[in-house]
Amino acid sequence: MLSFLENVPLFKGLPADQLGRIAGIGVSRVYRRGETVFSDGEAADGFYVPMRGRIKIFKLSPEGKEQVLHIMGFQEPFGEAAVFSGGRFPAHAQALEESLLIFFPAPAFVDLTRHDPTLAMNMLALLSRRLKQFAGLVEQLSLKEVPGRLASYLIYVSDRAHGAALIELDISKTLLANVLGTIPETVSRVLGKMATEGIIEVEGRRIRLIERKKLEELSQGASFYDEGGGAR
Amino acid sequence: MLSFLENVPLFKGLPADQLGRIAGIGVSRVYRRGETVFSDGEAADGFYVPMRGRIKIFKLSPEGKEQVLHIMGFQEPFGEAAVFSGGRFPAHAQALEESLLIFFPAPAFVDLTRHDPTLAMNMLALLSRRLKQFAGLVEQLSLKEVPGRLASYLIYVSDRAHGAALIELDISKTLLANVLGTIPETVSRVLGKMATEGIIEVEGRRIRLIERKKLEELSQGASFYDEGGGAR
DNA sequence: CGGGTACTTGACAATGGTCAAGTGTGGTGG
DNA sequence: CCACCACACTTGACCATTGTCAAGTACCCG
Repeated sequence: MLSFLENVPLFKGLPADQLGRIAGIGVSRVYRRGETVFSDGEAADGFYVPMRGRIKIFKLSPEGKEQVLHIMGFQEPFGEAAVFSGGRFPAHAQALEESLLIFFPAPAFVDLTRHDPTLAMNMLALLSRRLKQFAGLVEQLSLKEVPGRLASYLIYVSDRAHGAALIELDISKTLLANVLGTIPETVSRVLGKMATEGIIEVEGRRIRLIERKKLEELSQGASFYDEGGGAR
Repeated sequence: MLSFLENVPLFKGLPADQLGRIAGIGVSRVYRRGETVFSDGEAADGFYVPMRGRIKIFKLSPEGKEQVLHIMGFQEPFGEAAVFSGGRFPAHAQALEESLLIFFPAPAFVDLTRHDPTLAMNMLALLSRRLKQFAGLVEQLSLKEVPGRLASYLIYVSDRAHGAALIELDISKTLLANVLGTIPETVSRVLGKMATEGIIEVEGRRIRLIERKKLEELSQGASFYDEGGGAR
């Protein structure tokens, strides 16, 4: 576990003995595909860092509609906010696939943080970045229509692959719909329309970006999971 | 300024000498109604704490549509996220009225935070609470229709006034529309409809909640600026 | 007193959600 | 190893919510 933890950005720059203490309070847990990690409103007793697998963080409406806030993977902590503001998880977390998570109990971790300025600053940086991502998400959901959000997402995936024109979605289109704040039918239709217009080519989860320019116009500059904003 | 700072929640629990240092790096600035405090994407050189007045934090679409993320008032810091994740403000900030802000330059404040665990923990708590609020905002915008959001807002204002049935909006309906992710026309119509149905009475900015039960049904439990969530 | 803004109301349009039906596919258990 | 089932995906018809455009009134500030 130590060799994993020392590469987690949240723990960057920490001396070996401190990493040891962190490893000392961490507990690994395995979750099956579809298994719930925690639920909205549940008392928060700690947070998690994935070693393997991916976790969907989402809100649920009473009617069962779901809005994905984040998909957390390798080395991406989640549930930390609940640890420092005392109390309850603000959303649901569910494993998208078999996942191995390291769980850190809140009281012990808060204690370590209080006595380690580097760890505290790392955590402040993490929460701050997350806050910016949320501002970007709100922007997407409130100020853009579905084609714009979809275009943003495609560009985001392409950029993650160093700007490749041929991309492969790593989530189902149903899940993508819940990320974009819409439903599978609408995703299907919008992808179809873009394909008809020659902007993209779709073959299952494989999508080729033909006219990146047009996508960038639709996305209006704001990208999905990074800060968004930028002088405009 | 000291007597103001010592009551700011962010600075609670700090010893007098530390408060003195914080006061030492703080600079007061006055903003006129409508004046810009900072802009989306601008390099962040510090953050602000209002002593007087209110500041609107918002995102802007290229077409000029605006989504309000927060309205910050007395003792509510804003712009802190940019300080700890380095870089740029993720949204616009504009004074709603004549405001007096204390500005804290990023480098000096980060330095104080690094050497003061209590301040660091307070800041972690603040960012965490903010994160939960964002999760609530996303929930509102993505999972609820306008009547639901409006009902949430009315209940929020009422609760802030200790559950009073007669409330007074402290923002214009146009601004309220931008908080709710809609437009003034729609706010007008929905208020009208609720009044017709006998759920509320509207007289300018004064609104009487007649059937709180109905509003709570519409709002589906989630309230606006607090964590939302809760076991359901 | 004048001008700009806030607010309201109406007619209309469009985005996108609902419901329904049908196809394909992967995983599991017999 | 195969059959079946659940689920992902697609497409069509329909409709609800809400945004756009336009016009008119009221009101606040200078």
